[in-house]
Amino acid sequence: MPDLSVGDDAAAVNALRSAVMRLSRRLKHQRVDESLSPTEMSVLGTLAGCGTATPGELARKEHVQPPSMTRIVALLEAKGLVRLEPHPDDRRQKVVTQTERAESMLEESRRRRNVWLTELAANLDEEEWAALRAAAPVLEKLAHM
Amino acid sequence: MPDLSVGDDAAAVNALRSAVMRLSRRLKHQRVDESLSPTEMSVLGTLAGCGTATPGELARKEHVQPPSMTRIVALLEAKGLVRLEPHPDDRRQKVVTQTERAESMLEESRRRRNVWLTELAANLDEEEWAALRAAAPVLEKLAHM
DNA sequence: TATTGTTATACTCTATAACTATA
DNA sequence: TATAGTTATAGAGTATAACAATA
Repeated sequence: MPDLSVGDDAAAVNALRSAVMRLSRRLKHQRVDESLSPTEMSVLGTLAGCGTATPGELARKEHVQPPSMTRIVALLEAKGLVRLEPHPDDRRQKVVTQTERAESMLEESRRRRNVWLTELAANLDEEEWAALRAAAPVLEKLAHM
Repeated sequence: MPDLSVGDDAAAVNALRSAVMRLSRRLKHQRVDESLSPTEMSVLGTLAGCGTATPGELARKEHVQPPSMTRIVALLEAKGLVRLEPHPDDRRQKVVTQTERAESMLEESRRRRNVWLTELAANLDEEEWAALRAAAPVLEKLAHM
């Protein structure tokens, strides 16, 4: 448990928040796939991890309201990246599944990300990279708390 | 220099991007000051760091287009948090300065952030905190690259 | 009565294009 | 002619409220 009385932690959170907001704005523009918004991309990433999910589950995971997820899923379906099927047990719910097209798109996108990655690599040293790798899961955890 | 041939780095960037986007959405909601958007907050933070700046400088630092910064600065001025003065050398430019009110607001906000901080502290161990502290400046650097 | 998902609508933030004024 | 900032306008993404279907 960290020392709460220290102002340094508050300063660190402050810096972190500012950096995350600025970087998210940056990422929004540097998106590798022109046709997909960051959240759509994130939903596909989540689906790739957990296989299938209901719209409600996705909304909770992405910290988005249900109506927003309805729209996002509809857009992904229109692009042929997910399939919507009836839920086996509960007829209110639906099951969202990744299509094969989404998989190949994710792979292509991963390939293209390496270009951006190469540019970054020129400006970060190994220690900085290590810091990012170590922080990624913690940021993920924060996002879910 | 990191090893570019390793797919692990691509996976790390992937995870990082996803986490940053999700967390930014989270922060947008958990904002400590209801009346201030994340970017407005970030501008005040920047001003607190560099003293004064022109709208153009702020736009570049925040990765926002000039018209957007015009609006943001106008909102901050309406809230009495910044002052707009003519540039001493160039009559096209303006100088944005923090007001005393902004300073006390930032202090109050810092105080309130500690509440959120305390909640976080209960769920992160010291190692995780260290990871975040180490990553914050790197994220900041990425945002500026 | 509670829950899942949808529809309709409005809001916030940002961008682009066109304009004004200084340099 | 180029630059700093502004105005006007449009678009993307998300939220809230009200609703339908099912549990």
